[in-house]
Amino acid sequence: MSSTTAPAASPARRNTRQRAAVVAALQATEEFVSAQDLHATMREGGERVGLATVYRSLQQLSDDERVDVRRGEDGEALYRLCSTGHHHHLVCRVCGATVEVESSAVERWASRLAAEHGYTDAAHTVEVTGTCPRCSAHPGTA
Amino acid sequence: MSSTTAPAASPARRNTRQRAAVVAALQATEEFVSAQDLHATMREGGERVGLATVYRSLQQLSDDERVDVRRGEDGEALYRLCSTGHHHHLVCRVCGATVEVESSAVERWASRLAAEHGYTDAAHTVEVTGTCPRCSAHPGTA
DNA sequence: CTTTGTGCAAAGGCTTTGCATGCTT
DNA sequence: AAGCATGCAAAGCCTTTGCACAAAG
Repeated sequence: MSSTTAPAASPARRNTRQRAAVVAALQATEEFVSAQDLHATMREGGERVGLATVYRSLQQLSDDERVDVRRGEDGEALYRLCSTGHHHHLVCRVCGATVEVESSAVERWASRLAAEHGYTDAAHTVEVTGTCPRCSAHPGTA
Repeated sequence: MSSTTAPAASPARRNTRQRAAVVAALQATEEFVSAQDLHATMREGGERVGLATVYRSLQQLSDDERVDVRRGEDGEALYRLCSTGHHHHLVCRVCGATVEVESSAVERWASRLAAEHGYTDAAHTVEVTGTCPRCSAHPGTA
């Protein structure tokens, strides 16, 4: 992670049971997960994988732009397989439920804003948080 | 987060040389700084302050909504004094220069979006990144 | 005087890394 | 066979916390 939009040069990635398992576990999850949670889940599911390997796999997937990475409030890294296309999230601050959102309006706003200030290669991060219907209906019932 | 949220109840905060120094150090900085950097800078400037105190002060300032907090790529917390009002940032991905931005359009979009999905107490985070004019003009000259 | 703030150092949580071994190619 | 990938454990970082002492109100 450093300069412009990663050229994504994936040099010789090998096929291993573990990496496949990581991807499988990610596919089984709809929401963002932390590396630790993913690892725990995999183990509970009977997978024999080391935590370090999970981290290394996620790192690579990230380098290859196959997963979205975002940071939780506490700075913890959260991962999720990239769905196709660009989108943002509406996240419930109580239970973490996320809704994917697309909005060409925001896209346009962002690039226009960047352009107005002379910024090039604009990219953006948008996250809307709130309390989802279920959580505001049943306070305390996570 | 800062829209509708945060009651910001600051219970009896005392005036100490250290906290004043933290605020002063923040005022002397225009960009976002990490707690560690801020601490280092203060020490170099002759201030006698403990790292823990810097963290605690920033924590309080954050609770009182007097500083903006954002997470760097690596999850490190970065702080900067709030300018008044709600705003977002246009950040140069090369040199880190930030431009504060206000846009009622985005505000409205966010709350409408949340409402449409039944989410309440909506708040949002928006960050646009790009390469600033200076950096795209002088590549390599940070 | 009572309560909050400070310092230091230890502890905690997430993530990365060194090294020997195992598996993919 | 040659080399990346894996596991485990140790180390690294940022941040928080326990405790005794100093300072604020």
